[in-house]
Amino acid sequence: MARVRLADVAALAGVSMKTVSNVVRDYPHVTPEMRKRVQDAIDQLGYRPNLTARRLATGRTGMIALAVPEIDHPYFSELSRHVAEVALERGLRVILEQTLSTSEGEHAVLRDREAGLVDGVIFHPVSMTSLEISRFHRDTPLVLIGEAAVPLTTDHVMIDNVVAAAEATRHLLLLGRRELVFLGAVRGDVTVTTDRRLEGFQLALEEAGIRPGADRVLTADDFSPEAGAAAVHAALDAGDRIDGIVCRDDQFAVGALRALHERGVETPERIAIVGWDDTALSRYSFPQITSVSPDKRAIAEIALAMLVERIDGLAGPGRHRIAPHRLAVRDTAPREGISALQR
Amino acid sequence: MARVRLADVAALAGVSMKTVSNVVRDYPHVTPEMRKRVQDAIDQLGYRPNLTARRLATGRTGMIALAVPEIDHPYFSELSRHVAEVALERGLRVILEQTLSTSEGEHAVLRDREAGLVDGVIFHPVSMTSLEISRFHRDTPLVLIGEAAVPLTTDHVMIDNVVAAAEATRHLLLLGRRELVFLGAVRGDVTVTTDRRLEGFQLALEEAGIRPGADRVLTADDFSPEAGAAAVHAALDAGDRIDGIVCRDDQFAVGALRALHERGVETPERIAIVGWDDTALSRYSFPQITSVSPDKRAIAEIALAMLVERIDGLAGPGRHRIAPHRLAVRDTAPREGISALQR
DNA sequence: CATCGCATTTACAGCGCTGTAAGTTGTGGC
DNA sequence: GCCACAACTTACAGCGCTGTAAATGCGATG
Repeated sequence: MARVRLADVAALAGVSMKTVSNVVRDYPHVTPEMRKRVQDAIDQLGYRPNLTARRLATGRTGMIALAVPEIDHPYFSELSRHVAEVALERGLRVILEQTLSTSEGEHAVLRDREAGLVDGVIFHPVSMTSLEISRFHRDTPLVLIGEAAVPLTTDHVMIDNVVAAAEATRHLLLLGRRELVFLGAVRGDVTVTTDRRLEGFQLALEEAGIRPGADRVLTADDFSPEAGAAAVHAALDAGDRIDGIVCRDDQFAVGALRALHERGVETPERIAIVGWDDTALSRYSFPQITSVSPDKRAIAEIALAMLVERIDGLAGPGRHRIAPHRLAVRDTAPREGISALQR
Repeated sequence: MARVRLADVAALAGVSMKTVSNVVRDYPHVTPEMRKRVQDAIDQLGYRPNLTARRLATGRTGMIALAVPEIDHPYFSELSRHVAEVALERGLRVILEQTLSTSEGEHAVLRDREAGLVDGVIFHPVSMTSLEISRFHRDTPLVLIGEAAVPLTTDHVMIDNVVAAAEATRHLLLLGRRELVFLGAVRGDVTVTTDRRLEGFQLALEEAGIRPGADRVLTADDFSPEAGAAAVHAALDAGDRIDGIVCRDDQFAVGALRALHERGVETPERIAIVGWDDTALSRYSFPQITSVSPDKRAIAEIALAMLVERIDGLAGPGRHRIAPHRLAVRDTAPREGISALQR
């Protein structure tokens, strides 16, 4: 089946290819009757423009890549949805790239742009350093999200992790909790995300006159709920006094919840929990988990807006934007003060 | 930065463009020294082929679209991950399309949206009928997943929903449960997915000599856990005897679990639950939910394999493949018989 | 030593569309 | 009634790469 081409339409309508192109692209200076004549020919032939050819001619692909560690991680899948929707509004297509948090995967992402596959990239790096990114990046439109790498030369969006963590911690303090722990550090984790959140945790505690010791940070073997649960069990076994847990993400919150349930410790009565990311995990768990909620829509919108500006040729140093966040208050750390129980 | 082109490399290496092209594409009949000379020029210039131009010349885009209702639904995000990974193995890129289950979204996927953009589409329809799909599906290779629409003319993968539902039901019967209900039908839902699962549910019950009445099907207002929970509450309020619930998906299972917890009914001791899709929701809930587990990897592999064959020009009627499934046995319906309690 | 056959390399015409600059018309002013 | 000017439309050269067919080089053969 030979596809219908622009030239075929032009021949049928008895006009030049360029006029047909103008009609297709809604170029303003086309007389109504001409537009109708061409449109009729298009309809009659069922013509669809070949986007690949258009791209070669314009140099624009109309596509952006969204590169995340894992698409099926709830935070990233929810973010992807917003990016896809915002992109659609702007007439852009989204290519999905999974880096699996590997260095090779992340390098491959930046190379794609060089291949002219996409006009720009929204990238949530994990393992690449700022230096590596800025070296690769050069002048291809790129917007980073997350906290991992923040080269000064590159646009970047994130929420204020320190502030958000402090707010989450203060929320527990307001509930009367004093024996708080942070879950958790992860063995072998080199990213700064945990550091920022830990920083906010510490800040809020010190404000409240509490000087947290190293034993207030629970360490897990990996990022799974199981590892989180194990860390909580270990702390409880060691006799640590705990009445509130600030988790670095919802997976750990789920793990903490499970561990507490397994030991018959009520949540939030005995130990309150705050998660992070406000993903389906926290909304669908039982009890539902109070969670730091990054405004994913805003992140998507800001990232895309900056990316489009770069694609349109904006030069200059990297811009660093802070997206809003809030605390999604649910069962595991409700708003009304359920004060800590005496043991 | 003027991009380096094939011609630049050719000039530097002192060969023709085509030879450079052959090196880039790993064409076998190139002498080692020639390959080296060209490769050196490529490295020196930092040349990257322009994929758009390649596409225009070859007629292949090397991209496929994956069109699902919602990317952030756990089932689809997990499926997407597999599709992305399998596609990567085959050197294909994946474009993400969200239909949001709307008719317009679904039509757009098959129509001009993808004109010349992708080599093929993997599509999970919800609202389009078989007829509509077969009418639209013309020139772009297409593979359908899910149960919604199954035109005879189009390739298709799904799991055997009737068999899987019967197995899930039998699992509960083997646990000694007899008072089973199906959660649930959804008001206004026109898809056949629920029907197939309900069919398997009924089949297994009849095998066991139980003739299920209409009151054994709980109806929810929508697909949310909240609606599922409400349906369970309503049934319990109505005094229905229930010792096991087969859910049409994990969201309903989460809802059922929540409702039972709210009423202080133990799971699985008093009422056992089986979910469907084996998503993060069932793995991360507490207690963990036993769930029908479609082999998502297999679905991705089969769909992609069929799609690639179509892209390579295979003609002929639609092929219909059944992907494997299993029952992921977890806490809410364990393997060992915890027999139903007398009330 | 000239010739043949094979493997490798080259030249060049597109792939389908758009940007540019150069027409072609039609209108209004003087 | 003629000319300048605006408003449309056209012709054509690429965008960067690859497929095809033809040309080249080279060792082997008689």
